[in-house]
Amino acid sequence: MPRPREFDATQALNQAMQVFWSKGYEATSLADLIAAMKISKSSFYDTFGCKHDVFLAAIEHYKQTVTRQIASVATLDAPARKLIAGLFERAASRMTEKDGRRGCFLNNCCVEVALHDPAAAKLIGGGFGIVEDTFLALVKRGQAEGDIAKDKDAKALARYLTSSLNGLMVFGKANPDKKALADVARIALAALD
Amino acid sequence: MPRPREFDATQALNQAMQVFWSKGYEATSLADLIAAMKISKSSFYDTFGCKHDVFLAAIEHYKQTVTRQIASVATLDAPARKLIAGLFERAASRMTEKDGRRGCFLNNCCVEVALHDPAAAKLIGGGFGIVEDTFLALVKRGQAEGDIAKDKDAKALARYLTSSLNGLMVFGKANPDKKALADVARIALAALD
DNA sequence: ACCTTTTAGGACCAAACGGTCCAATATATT
DNA sequence: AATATATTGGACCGTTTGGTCCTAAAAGGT
Repeated sequence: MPRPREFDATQALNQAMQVFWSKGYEATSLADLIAAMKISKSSFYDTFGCKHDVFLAAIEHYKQTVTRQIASVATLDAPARKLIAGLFERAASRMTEKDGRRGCFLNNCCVEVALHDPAAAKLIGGGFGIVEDTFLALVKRGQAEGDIAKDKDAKALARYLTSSLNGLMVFGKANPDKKALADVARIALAALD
Repeated sequence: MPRPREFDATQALNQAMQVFWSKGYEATSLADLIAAMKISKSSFYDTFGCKHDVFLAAIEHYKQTVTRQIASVATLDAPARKLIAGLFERAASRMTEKDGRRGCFLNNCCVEVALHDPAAAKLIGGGFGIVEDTFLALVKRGQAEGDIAKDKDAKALARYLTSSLNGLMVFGKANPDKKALADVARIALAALD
């Protein structure tokens, strides 16, 4: 039986991403994927290619959704420094929720496969780049608005914020404690003073 | 043929740890392990138990060597703030070296398995605890020595440093750039002012 | 009603997986 | 030299892995 005409490849890809996100690349089997995507094994290979292809597509999909969504925060009409703080606070609070504990998909992929999977590493690097660029735009705006120290190197700050956000999520996985994470976020943001 | 009497179980465990460290848990096969440990499959099961047992032992071994080694830094006779900076700088420079790019074993394990492997999660949490305690001792000493702001919560700072060090290593995996990592380390350490 | 296209299901594959078991053998003890 | 101990390599196990292929059938277009 053919796929119903309202079949949405993007949604299937999203489901695949969820599985990779929750279980990691190696721990995800084809059976897991086709179950989550609700397509047959044959359709899987016809439409999406092999497991690794789908993995790369999932990373790309993450960039096009979650990462871009973070990027869109930079366009909101609020003090840039508040927006940055909001990103950190939300990440911290997510790490104490059931579904949020898996952290950032890019972060997870980076740790698990970046060293042995050049194609994935390239996509991951690009994703981090988007986050860094978002922070860079926000930092510059914050400096113009007077909320962030103007004498500091905006690019270096953007890198620092990207790194800190990743650190927060790794730390949160080992230590899902609201207060501890709030402490970490607060101190990390103090770097903007 | 029996194992030569100078067989060192600790060294074999160390080899196993190296493999898990480089490849991750799921991507490491039994064949990988027995090759690295230079023992037969039978001896592997006789002496060490199953793959998962060895994994847990490898984490414990890491705690007893690398993590304790970091802890020993706290006892060195130098300004505490300098010692903290040294830890960050060494981590940053390691991420640009070939062998160093795999980062911190605890960090990697935390990201890959902590959510689905409670036994491992417990060991990993303990490992992070050692690092945090090390930083805590150093921060307190630094405050006494006058190099670290005394009005800041030492425990919160210790958490922050632990988190930042993890962030640095994830960031370094995606972005093994000496200058970028030096920037991140420098700004992270400014939190002590 | 017909035909083409698209999908599903499942048979099938070789290889690798983690793990068990045992006979053979090399050392250490006596 | 005989014996007990420790370790080996490899046969073997069932299961799962990622992946291919073919047939049957359901939907869409005509």
